[in-house]
This record gives sequence, structure tokens and C-alpha cells, in this order.
Amino acid sequence: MFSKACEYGIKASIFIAIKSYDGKRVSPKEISKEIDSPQAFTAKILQALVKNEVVNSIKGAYGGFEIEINKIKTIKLAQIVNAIDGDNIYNGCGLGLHKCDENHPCPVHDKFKSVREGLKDMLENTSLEELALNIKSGTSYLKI
Amino acid sequence: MFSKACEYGIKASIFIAIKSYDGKRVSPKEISKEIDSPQAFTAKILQALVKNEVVNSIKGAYGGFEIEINKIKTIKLAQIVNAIDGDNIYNGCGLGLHKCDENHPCPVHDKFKSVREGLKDMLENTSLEELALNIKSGTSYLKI
DNA sequence: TATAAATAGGATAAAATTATCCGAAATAAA
DNA sequence: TTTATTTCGGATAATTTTATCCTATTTATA
Ligand code: FES
Ligand code: FES
Repeated sequence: MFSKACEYGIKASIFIAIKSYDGKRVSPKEISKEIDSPQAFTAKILQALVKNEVVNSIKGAYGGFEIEINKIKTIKLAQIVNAIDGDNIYNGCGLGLHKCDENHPCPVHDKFKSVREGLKDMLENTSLEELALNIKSGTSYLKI
Repeated sequence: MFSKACEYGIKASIFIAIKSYDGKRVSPKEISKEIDSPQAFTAKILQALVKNEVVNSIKGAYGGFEIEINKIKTIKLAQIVNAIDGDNIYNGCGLGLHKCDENHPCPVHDKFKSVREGLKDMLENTSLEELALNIKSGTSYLKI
């Protein structure tokens, strides 16, 4: 469904959010250990998330990645997915036509419509906050 | 969403179905022209579809690919997707955990559930027949 | 100011996916 | 039986995605 990069990006964002609630910054090393991802690759993805203003980076000693606490509830999954995979997954044509066009639909267009809208809706309405809180409370997991 | 291979496989199957209604067999050349895909790569995908009994191949002169007419309505999108991409897209974990497990859910598990079930449902209940008929009647398109 | 710790970012490398090429095998028709 | 046509299947290449490595830059603290 999503690229590996996107999966790592989502999980990393969640972990950074959790640590941010505790006022702590985290390193790519700590993140990749916690979400079970390749460290250097994860660091690259973090750069993309910084560029797209999902997470904040502080360089130098005692630096790391963090998210402002009051921003966590405003960040939606869609923003993370968009930063890494773009919007093709829920806006592009399911069969790879150059664009999804109501007036020139592919064979699966109507069938796909609701599925893709459901996906889009879910991504746009799911906040980092709720995902992070479920991890904190132990009702969901970041690895294995 | 789907791999290129899968997109080609779905479109190829639809085109073969249409031609089969007219009692005609088609070659990878004709197929790739009609669905705008690389010919040799499409031929490989057709082999997978043959192996998975989605389409039938007749070797030698006057051969080609076809689908038994009364079988067209029984073939579901899920069978094609499965033959090429496997079932990970609607059975695997959305964040790449080793398996999607209700008792060990990832952060997006609950949110994803309905989306993935919608996708699975759609794939399992959409027949090649309906997709082919819409192309025949000119209400949907295989390329551009 | 010097040092240590951390992110940024460029250069590669490995792996997976997508794509091409060509000869072998099968088969219908001449 | 020969020929032309067509799928099959192995080898290879190109591209994209995933992953690693190393150096530069930044920055808090001693
Ligand atoms: S045209 Fe293919 S999904 Fe809309
Ligand atoms: S565990 Fe991730 S989707 Fe179910």
C-alpha cells in the first residue's frame, strides 16, 4: 500500500511525538531501534519530514528530532504520506491512467472511488495525536 | 496502490475478455498496444495469469490468449491481483509489521481496517464481466 | 575557544521492480 | 513434412526503491 519509506516515516513521526510529550528529543539511532528500520535510511526520511514541516530538527549537541506538543494534534496522516509518497495513492488512477478523470474513467474507476475516498478520508482525519496516545497506552505497537 | 505489473495484468485481462466475447484470440502485441504497456513485460505478466488460470493460452500458429466466455463472469479482480501482487495489499499490515494481528495491532490498524476491508470486498466482488462490458459500451477506457 | 555530539547531505551500493531480447518449443496450415 | 506463427522461458539490462557510508556543518557545553 505505502512505500517502505512512508511506513518508516509514519512510525518515526509517532515515536517522535511520544517522546516530545515527555519533552525529549530523539536521534535517528533511537528511532530506528524503536521502529525496527534501517538507521541511515530513516535519517533520510526524517530530512523529508523536516522539509515538509512535520517534525522539527535541532542540530548540534543535545539536538535531535521533536514535534511541538500543541502541533501534534494538528498533524494528520495525510501530511506525512504526502511528504513521502505524494498523493497518487488516493488521487491518482488505480489502473495507472495519466490522471483519474470522471469524464474519461478507467474500468475500475467507479468501483475504486469509494475505497480511495475512504482512504483519503481516513488519512485526512487521523491525527498523530491519536496514534501516539494508543502507543503510549499500550494498545498498539510500533514493531514486530 | 498496485504494481505496474498488476495494472497491466488487470487491463490485459479485460481486453482479452472483450475479444473473447467476439471469439477472437489476442497476442501480447495487440494487447500491449491496446492497453499502452511494454510488450515483452506484458507477455511475462500474461504467463503469470496463465499459470494462475485467469487466462488461457493457445500456442502455435493461430494461437493467442483467450478466456472461456462462461468463465469471464466468475473471474474476480481479487484473483488477478492475487496472481500478480499477492494478497498483502488487503491482508498485510499497513505499516509493514510482519503480519496484521488483531492482538498485536500497529497504530493504524483500527483506522485501516475498514479501508482495507472495503478494498478486499471490492476486489472480491468485482467480476471481469462487468469491467469488460463497460469498456465495450464505451463508458470506460483502457488507456490515456 | 576547543571539543564532542548531533543533523545535513552527497556519493555509492544493494535489491527489487520494470523492461527488453532472443532462442526453444508448440502448433495450425500449406 | 515443411513453414510460418505464436507462446514459453531464460538471460540480461534499465530504472526505481531501499539502504549504507562518509564528510561537512551546526551547536551546546566544558
Ligand atoms: S480513472 Fe482510474 S481510478 Fe479514476
Ligand atoms: S497490524 Fe497494522 S494494519 Fe493490522
